[in-house]
Amino acid sequence: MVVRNKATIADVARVAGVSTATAGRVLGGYGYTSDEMKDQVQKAARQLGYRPNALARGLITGKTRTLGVVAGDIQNPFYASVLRGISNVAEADGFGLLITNSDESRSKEVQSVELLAQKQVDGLIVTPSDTRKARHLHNLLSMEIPLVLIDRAVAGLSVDRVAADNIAAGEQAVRHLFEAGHRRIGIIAELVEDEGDGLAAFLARAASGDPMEAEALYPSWQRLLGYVRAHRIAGVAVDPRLVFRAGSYSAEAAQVGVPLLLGLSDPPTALFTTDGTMSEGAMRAITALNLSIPRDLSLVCFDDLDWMSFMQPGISTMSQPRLAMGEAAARMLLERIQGENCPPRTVLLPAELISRGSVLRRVLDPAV
Amino acid sequence: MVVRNKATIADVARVAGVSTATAGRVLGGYGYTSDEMKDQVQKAARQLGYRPNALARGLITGKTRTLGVVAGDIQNPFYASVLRGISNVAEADGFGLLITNSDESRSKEVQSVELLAQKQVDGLIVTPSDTRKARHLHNLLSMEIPLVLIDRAVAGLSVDRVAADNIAAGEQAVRHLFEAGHRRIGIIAELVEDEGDGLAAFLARAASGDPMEAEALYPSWQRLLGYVRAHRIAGVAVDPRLVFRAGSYSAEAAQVGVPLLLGLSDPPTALFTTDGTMSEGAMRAITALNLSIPRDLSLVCFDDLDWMSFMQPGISTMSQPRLAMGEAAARMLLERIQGENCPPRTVLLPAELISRGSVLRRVLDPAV
DNA sequence: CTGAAAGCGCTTACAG
DNA sequence: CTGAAAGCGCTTACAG
Repeated sequence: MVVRNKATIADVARVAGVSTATAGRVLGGYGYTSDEMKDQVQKAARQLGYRPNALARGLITGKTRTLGVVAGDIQNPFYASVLRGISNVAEADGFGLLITNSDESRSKEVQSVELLAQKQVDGLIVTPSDTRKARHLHNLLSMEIPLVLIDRAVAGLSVDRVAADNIAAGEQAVRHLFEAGHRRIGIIAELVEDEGDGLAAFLARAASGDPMEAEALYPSWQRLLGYVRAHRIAGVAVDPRLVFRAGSYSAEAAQVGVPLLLGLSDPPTALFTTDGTMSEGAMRAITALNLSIPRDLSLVCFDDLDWMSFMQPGISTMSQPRLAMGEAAARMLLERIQGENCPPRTVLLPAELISRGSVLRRVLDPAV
Repeated sequence: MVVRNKATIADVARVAGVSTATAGRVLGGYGYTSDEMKDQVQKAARQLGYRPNALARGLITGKTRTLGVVAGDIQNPFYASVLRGISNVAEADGFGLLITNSDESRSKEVQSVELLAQKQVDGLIVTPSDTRKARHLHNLLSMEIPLVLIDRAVAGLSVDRVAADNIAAGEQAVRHLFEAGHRRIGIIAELVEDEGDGLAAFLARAASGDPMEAEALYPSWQRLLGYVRAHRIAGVAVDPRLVFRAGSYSAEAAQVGVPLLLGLSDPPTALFTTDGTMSEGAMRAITALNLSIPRDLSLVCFDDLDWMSFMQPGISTMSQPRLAMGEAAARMLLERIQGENCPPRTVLLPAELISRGSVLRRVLDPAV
């Protein structure tokens, strides 16, 4: 049972006194075999400690039962949860998971995709780092390797994807603040990439009600769009000075935004932070400034990170279903691998407002 | 360049007008070839969009350049960081990473190891869920598949491993509290598995200075051991009622410990929580009870989770080098794969005390 | 239902 | 330096 050198089907066949074809049939679970043969072969296999070689099987069947994932950074709670979701459904179907990090860099992503393709994964789940240039992803399609996108879309790449409904989420977060009586609401957003003609132009177009091509926007831009829409609904003009663009994806970059916004001559009474990392940065600044929430500042964050529920007071936030996003993506990918042939699907999962204690109800000044 | 059907070495050879052996030699980077041949073959390969099939290569070389990892739960920040560390070094060496979750269940771990072995990983990194029964891991050794353990050791399994120095860490955390003048220090620990004859016996043996077999203890028991040692050093007897055993690995289980300890007739003035999850549970309880830290209760946690640095006040904690643990494990595994043959190594990485604002300095009652 | 033979896409001795 | 041939460990038609 405990055997040093790995036994092959040929070894098992020899011991069982049958052909390799027959041994393969019972061990591989394909074709027909008599019960008698089955017993013999299984006994021999057990005796030799036979373990199928997935490489050989994959080489001949053209299927590896392995999924490839290109995540931004496993260490980030967003990706960690998404990965767990993917893992849950992959595992249930006996699929393995080959995981890489792109660190949101296009070149690392290209490298990852190449590695995974060489390892012959049956399909790929990617959070694309560039929503424009994605030849490596188009290549995948032309090689008929199924692909599912998470979190971001790629312009012109028509494939299955799952994301949070970011526009609606941004709108709901800010509407919540308006309903509590806030009128000057700051937003701290990543907004790394340029969308068109810069931030000012984007705000102007969005405020004018221009039905923009919002599908392929980066999530932070979509959430900003929701922020603008909530303003339109509330009949309040967007003040561009209240929009803080971190410009890089880090808590440190977000952190500097808080004092900047609060230093305005007419400072905001509330803040909306557009993702987990931005929220963390803002929180650091709030702690450093010794501000009391919600007395000095109201706050709605994004992503339900563990600390938000046990801060004092609890932090209200838009919770996106990270686990479910991963699960949905994996399920769609598995369907494609099994031959599903319908047109590309876009699954937008709603984020949920979790209302805790970080929003102050303001009595509106009747003069305003 | 963009090609529908995947080209093989045979295709490239045909186009280049050479033998498959020659094509293989230049594409695979082994053996000698003239520059002339090289050019021809590379041109043909580019033209056909040739991509090596790692399956075929792996089948023949017996090496897949893939590492397998069995983690407890990718979603847990501890594992997420460890995985990132592993990923960093694997990636630098061009290795792929096959990742599974065990959820700390032995049967899922056995299943994961089997899957990874079938996929012919070159080596495995495992956080064993059972430090006693590990036949599946012994099997790996007898098949000469390199194995590195993280966080936990397995009794009788002599392989490379890396972990935090948990005993020293526990001791330092509690000594820190003693030095601040605390005498009654509660501890909230997982302590899921039984170590020998139960908690009481363990405490008695530890307090007597018995040089225990501490190597194969679960981390939470080791940290408890450090707690006891700090008491011996301080000359304070351990009160078993101050030891809260969560008994399951969840924040909820830890959460019930805080009111229990504080409800004692002679309650603790300080708490030591022995890992990230226990810390989170304790924090939830502290928030629920509306306690002010450190006025009502002092606190030293374990693992430097992001929220600990921006709570108000900051939470003092023992920070274990999670990333470095993953990196060290991956490096050792790679060495073994490359043939390193030295005796099994144990790498104990020190945890670092990060002192923030959660410990109150107490003036000692001169009567005591 | 079973077996002999071919083949998946590579690499590896072995001649030349 | 190059090529013909064998083989890694399986599965898949094809006969019987």
